[in-house]
Amino acid sequence: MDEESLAVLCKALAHPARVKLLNYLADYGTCYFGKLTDILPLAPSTISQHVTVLKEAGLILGSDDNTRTCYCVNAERLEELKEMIAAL
Amino acid sequence: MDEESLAVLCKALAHPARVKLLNYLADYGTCYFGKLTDILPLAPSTISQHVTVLKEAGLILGSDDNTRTCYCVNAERLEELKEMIAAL
DNA sequence: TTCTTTATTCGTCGAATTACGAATGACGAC
DNA sequence: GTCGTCATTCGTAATTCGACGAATAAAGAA
Repeated sequence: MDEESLAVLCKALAHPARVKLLNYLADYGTCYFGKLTDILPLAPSTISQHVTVLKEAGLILGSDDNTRTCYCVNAERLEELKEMIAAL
Repeated sequence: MDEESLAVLCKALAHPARVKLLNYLADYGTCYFGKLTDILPLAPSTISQHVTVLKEAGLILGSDDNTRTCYCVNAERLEELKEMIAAL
């Protein structure tokens, strides 16, 4: 068990806004950044920061679909988290 | 799904030292604070802080066994975490 | 009593987090 | 071309985190 990598993943989910973002993406599959700004009462720049945290942890993936950015859950990475937590 | 409570639990595990502490307690059942200071290269006061974070999140329980303090995992709370993560 | 051990709390410091608005860049619409 | 939209980055302020040593409290040993 690697404490460091579990800590990194947990840290990414250590804020309710990021839990909500991941949860939303898990439910709806994919969506544009603009949609994410609708589901949280935060400034776009703040949401962008939270999205970056999730991206850097590998929990979500972003693809530049022309002018808009399309985000989705990284299922494999999420599975890693689930397995590590289940193994506690 | 309550984003706030999952975020609180994840925040408690958002540091490798705390993951290690929880992991150790999960493996060994119970132990005194002094033993915890052996498994981490940190000052006792720092470890006490991390233990307090885990305690406040409800993930571990501490009972004052005479002069020494005995810690153990709060299995129900840990189960809550596992279920919330599995539901993502 | 005095000393030692055990665990915690306090004070402090630098680093990181979280929030925002402003500025920026990139693409379409007009 | 100019304007508006979309997403991000930058700069900044307030707060929190993480680490340590010092001080503290409580119990037992010398």
